[in-house]
Amino acid sequence: MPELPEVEIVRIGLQELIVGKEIKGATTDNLKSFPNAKDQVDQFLVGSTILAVRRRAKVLLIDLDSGYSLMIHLRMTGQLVYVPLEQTQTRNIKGKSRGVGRFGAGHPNDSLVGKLPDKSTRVTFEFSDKSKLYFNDQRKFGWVKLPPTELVAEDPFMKKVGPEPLGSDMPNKIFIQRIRKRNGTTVKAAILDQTTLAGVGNIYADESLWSARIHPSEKVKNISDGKLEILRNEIINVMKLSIQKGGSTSRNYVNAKGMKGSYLSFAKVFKREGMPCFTCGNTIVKLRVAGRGTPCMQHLPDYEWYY
DNA sequence: CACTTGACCTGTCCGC
DNA sequence: TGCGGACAGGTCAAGT
Repeated sequence: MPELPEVEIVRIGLQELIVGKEIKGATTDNLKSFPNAKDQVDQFLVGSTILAVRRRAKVLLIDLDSGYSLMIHLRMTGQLVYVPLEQTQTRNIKGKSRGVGRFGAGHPNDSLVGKLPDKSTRVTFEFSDKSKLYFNDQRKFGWVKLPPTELVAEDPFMKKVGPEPLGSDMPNKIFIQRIRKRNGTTVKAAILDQTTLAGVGNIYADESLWSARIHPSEKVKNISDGKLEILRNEIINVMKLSIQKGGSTSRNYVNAKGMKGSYLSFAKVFKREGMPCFTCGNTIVKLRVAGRGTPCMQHLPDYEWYY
C-alpha cells in the first residue's frame, strides 16, 4: 500500500503527535508483525521517550532515548494510527474490520480513530498519558523491529536501498547512472526496484511513466537519457503532489490521524482503466508489467505521438 | 550474474 | 446467495 508519499505523511503526522511521549507498554498477538517483541519490549521500549520520527525509503524510524529505534514497514495494508486519550472508543461490530467510511477524504467522521482497535490490529503501543498508537495490518505483511539506533543502517534492506528521490542525493546524473544498470529490463521494473531508487511503488510508477510519456513495458535500453531525465522529474512531481494531497487511498491507507488521502482523484492512469486518457482520449487498458497490474495506454505510439 | 515468478496473508469483487 | 478464482499499494526466496 503505502509508497514513499504515504509513509512520509504518516511520518509528519507522528512527528507532531508522539514526539516527547513516554512509552508505557506494547502488546502484540501476532508474532510475525513484531517478531522480537517478547524479548525486547520490556528491556528497550518500556519507559523510553520518543525523540524523533524519521523515514528512509518506505520504512519509518522512531528514535527512542533508550538508544533503540522502532523500525516499521507498512508493506501493503499497514496503518499507524494515533488515538488521543480523549477519544473514547465506540463499540465495534464484533469481528468486522471497519473501512475508512462513507464520507469524503478529510471528513472528521471518516477517521479510524474511535474505531480502534479492531480485528486488524497487530501491535498496540500505549503511552504514559494513556493515548495509544495502533499498528493495523490486514494482510500481515508489515513488520516492526527494534534495533539499536546505530545499527538501523546495518539492516539488510537499509544497506541495499537506493537514494531518496526527493532528497538532494539523486540528481539527474545519478538517476540515469543507476537506472542504466537495469538496461535489460522494463523501465517499470527498473523504477520499482528499491535498490535502484527508494520509494517508488505501483501507483507512482504508472503515474510518473504516463506523465513522462514512456510506456511501462519499454526496455530501459531503448529510452534516451533525455527521456530518463523527464522521467526522474515526473517521479519527483507526482510524489510531491501526492504529499500535498495527503497521499493515495486505494483501499486501506490512512494517515496518523486515521484519515485517507485524496491524490487518486488527481491520478491520470491508476484505477482509470476503461476510461479515456486525459491527453489523447484513447482508452486506458490494464496490462501486466513487472508482475504488477499496470494501467497505461495500449501501445507505445499512444505515448510517442505526444513527444 | 540479471531477470522473472511465486509466496507470504486477508479481504473483496466479479462471473457463474 | 454461494462458491471459486483473480486481484490488491511490497519485498524476498527460489526459479530460469
